[in-house]
Amino acid sequence: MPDGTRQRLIACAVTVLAAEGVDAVTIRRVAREAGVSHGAPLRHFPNREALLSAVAASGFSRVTASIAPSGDPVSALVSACESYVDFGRREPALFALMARYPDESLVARFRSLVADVQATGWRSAADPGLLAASLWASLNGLVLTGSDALETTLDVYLRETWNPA
Amino acid sequence: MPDGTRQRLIACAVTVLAAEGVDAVTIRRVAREAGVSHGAPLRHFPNREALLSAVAASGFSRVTASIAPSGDPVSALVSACESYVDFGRREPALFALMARYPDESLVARFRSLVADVQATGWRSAADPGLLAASLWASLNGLVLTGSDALETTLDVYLRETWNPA
DNA sequence: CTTTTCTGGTAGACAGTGTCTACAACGTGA
DNA sequence: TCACGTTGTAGACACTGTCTACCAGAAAAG
Repeated sequence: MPDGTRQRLIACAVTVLAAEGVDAVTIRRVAREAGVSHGAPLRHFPNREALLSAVAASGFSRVTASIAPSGDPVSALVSACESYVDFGRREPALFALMARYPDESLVARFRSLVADVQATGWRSAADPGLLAASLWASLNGLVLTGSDALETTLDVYLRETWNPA
Repeated sequence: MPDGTRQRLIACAVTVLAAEGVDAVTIRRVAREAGVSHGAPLRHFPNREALLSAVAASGFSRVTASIAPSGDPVSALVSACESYVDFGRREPALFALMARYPDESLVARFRSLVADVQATGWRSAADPGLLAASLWASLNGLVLTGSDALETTLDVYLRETWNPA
């Protein structure tokens, strides 16, 4: 770890974000939390947006690590969806921030999972990119709209959309 | 209209929101735009949140007015979805703000549209509330994730989910 | 070993913000 | 006439993002 302060700033930002929401994640607040002067964070992030973006990126790496491989393509896709939504349920503020700074590689991962399902002879022959975009949007919408019965609603969505009738 | 200033403040806020994003919608900026002193808006809104909430409410009333009745339940639902998504495509910043201050009556409207479709002998017998929640989340997600092929993706979603295979 | 340069930290300043308070103008009902 | 509630203003305070000048120490060049 060649740069401990930067990591510490991100960690403090994540803590503040989870506890008090994104509006509380200010440069000066994070600096105070990390025990450095109010100008120190600007040595590591050119502005507040960059700090928030780094926080979002740290969230994406956690999510990416949490989606486990699975043999059957359909159950792999379903399990990835559940992991993603479950992460959002546990860290709603971080999730909302991540939605503002999308991670293209995670989207690509879902796209390939969708393609795998289609390759097994799926009922729909729609463009896999569009199908994946629709899935991605639905997953994000489920978490962002803060449904109270999140898991059940996800279940309904997956059953209605991704299982043969 | 017994309170012209309040309406004018909201209108200015909507303009600034569309032009420069939600971060530019500050109390003082809106006051300047409306030609009143920096403290005047606080006579009409107890704080910035209340101002933003009023802006969101004005957006919801526009959306509600824009969804037209239609004879056939399925086409009524599809057309409502298209109106909602189209509004979001044209006013993304306002749409994102509205997502932060949900309007329960519009959700109820969609719920009733879904129930109407189910009443005509729909393939799915899932709980209409959950089905509507899933639809609502997907529509919001489609706009909020800023898909570049928004209309096409909506089309794919509607075809895959709301039409018999 | 000396000197220069780069990195990462500090402190101060400035404009802009939300929100509070004191104050003033003004229409309305007693 | 007068008291009062409504709506506006102006000033203040704490806080923010960001810029600048400064400074210490490591590293690199001589």
